[in-house]
Amino acid sequence: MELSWPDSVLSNRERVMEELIQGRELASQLCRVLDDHKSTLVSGCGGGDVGSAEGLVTKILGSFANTIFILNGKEADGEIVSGDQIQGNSSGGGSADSSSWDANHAIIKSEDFHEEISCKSASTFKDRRGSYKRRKTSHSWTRDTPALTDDGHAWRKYGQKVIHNANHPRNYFRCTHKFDQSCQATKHVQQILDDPPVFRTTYYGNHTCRDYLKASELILDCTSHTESSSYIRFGDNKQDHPFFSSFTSVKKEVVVKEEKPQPSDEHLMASHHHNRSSSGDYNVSPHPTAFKSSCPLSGLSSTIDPYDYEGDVMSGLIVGPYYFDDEVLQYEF
DNA sequence: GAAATTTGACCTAG
DNA sequence: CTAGGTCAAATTTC
Repeated sequence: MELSWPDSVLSNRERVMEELIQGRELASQLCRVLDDHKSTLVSGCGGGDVGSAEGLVTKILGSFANTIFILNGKEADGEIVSGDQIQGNSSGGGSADSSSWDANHAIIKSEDFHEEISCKSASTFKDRRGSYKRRKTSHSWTRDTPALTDDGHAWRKYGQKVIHNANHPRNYFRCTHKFDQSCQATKHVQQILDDPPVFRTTYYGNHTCRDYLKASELILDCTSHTESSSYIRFGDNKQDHPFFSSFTSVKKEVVVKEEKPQPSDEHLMASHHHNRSSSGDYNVSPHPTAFKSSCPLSGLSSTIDPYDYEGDVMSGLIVGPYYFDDEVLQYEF
C-alpha cells in the first residue's frame, strides 16, 4: 500500500548501476557515431551510420528502460493490482513483467522514422471528414499493461472503433495539445485480453508539447524524501525531449482525464477509474516514486524520435542527475 | 459556457 | 470491398 521501497529495490541497485553505466557507454558511442555521421554527410539522413546509430539508440533506451523497470518493478507490484504480472505480450513470451512494456526487451516497433506530416489542407472544408493519411509507416511502439495506465500526457479521445477479430473496441487518443502546440502524438488503446485484463497501448508519433514541464517541478518538490532512496530527477532539461516527456505526468487533470469512465466503452476505460488510479503509471504522486512501470516505455519509445532522429538524436540531451541514495549519476550526451 | 467524449460518417491502404 | 484511422457534429460533463 505504501510506497515504501523494499530492500529489494536497493538490492537491485547494482543492476541499475550497470544499466546506467552501460547506457552511458552506449550513449558515448552514439555520440561518436553521430558525430562522424554529421561530419561525413552533407545533409539529411540516409547514411549507413544511421543504422548503427539506431541500434545504439535502441540499446541505450533499453538500458534506461531496464533501469527504470527495475526500479519500478517493485513498486508497481505493491501498488498496482497485485499479482497482475500479465503474461503480457500476445507473442506469448511470458517473461514475467514484460507485459508492462516491451522495452524490457527493447521491443520497439519502429516501423519507420518518416513520420508523415499529413497535410490536411482538405480538412479546411467542413464536410471533409476523415481526410487524413492513414499511418502505415509512422513510428510506433506498443505496450501491454494490466490496467489502463496514465503515461503522463494529456490525451483526448477522438474515436473508437470496433476492430475485426477483437473482443473490445479500440480507442483512439490524440494529444490534447495537438492544436495549440502542434503535438502529433497519438495512441490507441485496446483491451486484448479479458481474464487477466490486458490493455495494449500503441503509441504513434512523439510528444512535442511541453505539457510535462511541471513534472520535474513536482519531482523536485519531492526530493526531500531522501528516505525513499531511489528516484530519478530530471534537471534543467526543459526541452521537449521525449525521454523526459514520458515523466511529465503529472498534471492531475491528465490523470483524471484519462481515467474518466467511458460508459460506451465496454469498461475499457472504466476498469481504470479513479479508485484505481494506482494503476496509472505516473499518476501524480507525492512520492518520488511517481515513476512507474510505464514511464520507461513511453520515454523509451519516444526517445526514438521520428523527428529528431535524422538530426541530433540526442544532441543536447542531458539526463539530469540520477540520484540513488546519495549518489548522483549524471548523464550527458 | 467551455472542454471532453461519443458516435456515425468519411477516407485510405491493402 | 473491408478494415482501420480520423473527423466533426452532437452530446455529456464539469
